[in-house]
Amino acid sequence: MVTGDSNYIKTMNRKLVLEDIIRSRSISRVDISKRTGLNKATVSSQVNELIDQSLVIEKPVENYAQPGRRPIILELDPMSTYSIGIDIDRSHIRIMLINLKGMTIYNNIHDFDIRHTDTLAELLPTLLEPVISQYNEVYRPNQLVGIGISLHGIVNAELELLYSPPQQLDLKPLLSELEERFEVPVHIDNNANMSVRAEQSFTAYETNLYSMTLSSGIGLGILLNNEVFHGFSGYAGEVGHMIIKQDGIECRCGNRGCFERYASDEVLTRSLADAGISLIEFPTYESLKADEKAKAIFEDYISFITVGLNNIINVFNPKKLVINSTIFSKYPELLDELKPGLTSSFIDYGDILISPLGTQSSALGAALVPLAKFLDINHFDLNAYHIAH
Amino acid sequence: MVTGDSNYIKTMNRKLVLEDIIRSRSISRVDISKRTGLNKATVSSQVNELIDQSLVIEKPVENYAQPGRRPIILELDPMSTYSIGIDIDRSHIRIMLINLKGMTIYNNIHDFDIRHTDTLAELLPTLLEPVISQYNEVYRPNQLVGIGISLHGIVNAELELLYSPPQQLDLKPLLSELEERFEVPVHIDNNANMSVRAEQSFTAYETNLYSMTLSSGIGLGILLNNEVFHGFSGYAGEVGHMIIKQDGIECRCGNRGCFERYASDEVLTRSLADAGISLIEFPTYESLKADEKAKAIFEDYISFITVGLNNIINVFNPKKLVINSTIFSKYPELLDELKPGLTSSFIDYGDILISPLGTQSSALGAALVPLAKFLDINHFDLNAYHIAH
DNA sequence: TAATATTAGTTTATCTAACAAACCAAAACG
DNA sequence: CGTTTTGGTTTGTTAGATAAACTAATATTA
Repeated sequence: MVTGDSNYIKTMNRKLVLEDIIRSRSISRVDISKRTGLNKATVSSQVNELIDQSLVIEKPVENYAQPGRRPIILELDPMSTYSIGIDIDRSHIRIMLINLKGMTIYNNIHDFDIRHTDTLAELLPTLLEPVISQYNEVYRPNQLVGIGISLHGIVNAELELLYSPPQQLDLKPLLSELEERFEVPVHIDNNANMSVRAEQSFTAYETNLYSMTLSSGIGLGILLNNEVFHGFSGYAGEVGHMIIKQDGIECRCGNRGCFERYASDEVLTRSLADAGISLIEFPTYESLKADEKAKAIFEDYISFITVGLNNIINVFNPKKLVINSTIFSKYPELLDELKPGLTSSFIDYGDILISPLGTQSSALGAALVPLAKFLDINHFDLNAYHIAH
Repeated sequence: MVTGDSNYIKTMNRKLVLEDIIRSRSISRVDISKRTGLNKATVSSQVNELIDQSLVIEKPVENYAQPGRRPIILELDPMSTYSIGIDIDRSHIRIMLINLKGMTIYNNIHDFDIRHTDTLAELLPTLLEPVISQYNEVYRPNQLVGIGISLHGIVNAELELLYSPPQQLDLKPLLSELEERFEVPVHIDNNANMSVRAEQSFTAYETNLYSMTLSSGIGLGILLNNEVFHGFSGYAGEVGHMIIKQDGIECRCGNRGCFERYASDEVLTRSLADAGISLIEFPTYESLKADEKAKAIFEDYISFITVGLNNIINVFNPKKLVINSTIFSKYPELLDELKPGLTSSFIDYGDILISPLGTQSSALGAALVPLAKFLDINHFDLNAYHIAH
């Protein structure tokens, strides 16, 4: 059992200090003391350890008009370490590298067929090897802190991937292959769960945050108390299989009327194709609404999305919820169409946002996991950096 | 901001010790040390403070066959304090008193009409006065630690009760009246939220637990990390207004197809009445199934409950979920009828239980809140006591 | 320009609570 | 009746936070 001793409070206060430096981007020792409530001496000793560990660097401040000794500005050292995030969707593998400040330093896509998932333990090292050896030279030698992998499917408690039940894949060989080859920890999770971490860090910092990903299926990443909520065996947030229409359309999961049979991008794309419509014809939402057939299809789509969102909001009463969808990114006006449907007297929410991260969110989130583990922090508020770059 | 210092670890370890004494029912200092990992000396000093505070008493152990000095058994002192829980439903007020060990020492029901909710600030003190003065004599003087009140409706962030929107009631006068009169803290929450606390303490101890209450409406009490999850403004868990049938029956909330329009006890009772059936005729589930009309109504009911449960399980992937319903208590076989419908390949759960606490759960949960606050502990595992009594 | 005010950060002494190890207490056993 | 065994206390040490005193550095001002 975790007990309280001097070591515990040391670690706890280290987290407070480091998290505050990350959140503030640039901050002096005294300001950390004021903001956290920790004594100046405590902050100093913690900061000096962080500097010894090469995580934080000191910078002189210029153009400082106040009287008194000038503060020494503290920042994360972006050249100290980097992390890798990999997103494997049904047709691509995206590999991203980010530095300690969360800035993307490499971002590349490879073609891949999801049906060959069992070849990943061979393929991934080949793709990673040149990238890692290149960046290990730029950064201090061997400063890769870990690899995060985002997978489209449920990662259950036994580390099996259920990508299209009953198909399943044992992920342990992939993990050990990568861990042995690159001598770093490898973390694996579902894409919706990886995404919500990225949304917290880059889009909207909230202790509790929800991110609904609409792609082939529909997943909800749930962040509670700065931690991804997995449920007891990894199945939490599979909202694509929430029933919104009893006795509705049959679904591969065995039930009828599942949310994703009505509101996934796949279903929308098929409806449009059946009507002989391609979205390339409609650069704006206005142009789309001018087309009667397209308008009707989108009205249906919105009505289904609204039902699903209503249910999610009903359960979680979210302060903020992020929608990650190529359709919503293309036509942000959809959000305004949808909101009037979310006015039941038993639901309430703060704000619904469209993700600015798009298809990169799950790889970004995957890259954040090893960084957070390495720094030993709970939350990772990089919004300040993101705005700046 | 909460920082780590000596006071913090003291409180933290106090919680560990006290929680372990509660969970174990009877335990020696050495065993606490072994189970928590705390040093023997630390446990001794913490325990001695708990004894000074009259929360814990020492008992000699008898019939101890081992060699060596006999352990001193530590237990909660049931005569040290008591707590009051009040449940206000649409037609009754239940008042319960429990002692430090969670044992019920008073349990009474008064008639009450929900339409007179605004008179509560006058009525409740009159009902409580004689009970409190009686028990203050039995216990050490003035050892009431607080009052918890369970209300059927949403308690929002502004401490307003939304019992049948748009009807709402400002709860602040009720709170201050009771706090001034009895000089103890008063805690207010929704009945589903109060219930899930009771289920954790008495039915099934889990760090994350879910309790679905089927009465006039349908509510889900959500316990995450030993804390009731309220969402950002108190609306979390209002699953009665989850849409399970798009364009379904109209609901008072403004939407159509809400779960509670199909699966609440109220709806079931009406369907039965319309068919000229009374459940008194059917003492057993077998007898009910022999009646064609009743059987058909219950098959419908089960199918709706299954859809709602499917969605809840889908989102939370619960280890344990408790159903609190008079119908399920009367016909526990309903659970077996329902489970085959919860087999989608995207959901998984540990166990679904029928609450043994019945209509007392929300008052019990309400009484637990002041106790937990008073003892300053996070969880309250009284299952051991409950089995014993 | 030198004294003063002001702010940043460090040093020093103190304190709290956990811990390890030595110790005392009390029982069974042979 | 000593030995063994286990429960619980006492003692000395340690880590880390804190308050307060101190040093450092810079703008202001007389």
